[in-house]
Amino acid sequence: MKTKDAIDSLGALAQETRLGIYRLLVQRGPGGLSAGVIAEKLGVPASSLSFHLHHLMRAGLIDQERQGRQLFYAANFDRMNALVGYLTENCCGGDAAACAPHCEVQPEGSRREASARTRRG
Amino acid sequence: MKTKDAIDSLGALAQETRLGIYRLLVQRGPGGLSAGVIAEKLGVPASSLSFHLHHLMRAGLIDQERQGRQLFYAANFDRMNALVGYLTENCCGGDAAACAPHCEVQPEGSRREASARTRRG
DNA sequence: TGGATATTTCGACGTTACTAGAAATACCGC
DNA sequence: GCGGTATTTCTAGTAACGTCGAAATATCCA
Repeated sequence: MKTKDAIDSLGALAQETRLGIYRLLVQRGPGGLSAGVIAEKLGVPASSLSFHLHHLMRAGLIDQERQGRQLFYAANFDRMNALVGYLTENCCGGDAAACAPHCEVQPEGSRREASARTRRG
Repeated sequence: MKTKDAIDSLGALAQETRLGIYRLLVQRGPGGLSAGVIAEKLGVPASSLSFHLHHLMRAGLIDQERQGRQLFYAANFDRMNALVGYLTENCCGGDAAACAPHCEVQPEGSRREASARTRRG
């Protein structure tokens, strides 16, 4: 992920309504939710919601799919994956463990379980 | 980390200059850099830089320390840690592995510092 | 084709963010 | 205290963002 993409994704999530939308869609999983249901669940006017959905989509964080006269939106996990990857790689001194103590990174290939040695000073 | 804190941190990083500052400070490590050096390295006017440093500090992403007549700024790794934790927990379906396949999550309950089971209905 | 439903686009408004020069503040050495 | 250096705060202008009603578009069903 390029820096510009990271900024787009970060900016898209850095807003209460949009983060709420995204979290809702993550909870929901791959099936997604229609715009109407999202609007109802979050109590956001349709036009405002549309604005934010567009923003999230432009950032690549959610995908759109039409089903009849409804538009379903679903979280794009790959994109979030890439964002978290960018942050751990570029904003944690190149050492993912520094910012992700709940897991351990292996050079490549071998994947072992973490054993509580991931502690920053 | 609370949602509001996450939004503050995300917003702080969602800006080219600020992300540049933060990355620079991460590279530099705990020693940090003075405002003057940051300004020079990034080619940002002092007043603009101060604006962004303040923003990053308010978000808790960097810390300030005076040394003589210079102010040193250093990345707060704990905060980035918490942010990445928030994202993996709240934006990856509660399953960190879903968005961080490059690492492995501990099987069960060995680590439960933040709100590890944010599963609201 | 026409009416109903779901959603977006348009338009206008107020709010917040970014930029950067100028002035003010904090600190040091003398 | 005074000059010099490092940085912030003030200020003002411009741009971007967020909100939401009204109008437009897309789809379904009869």
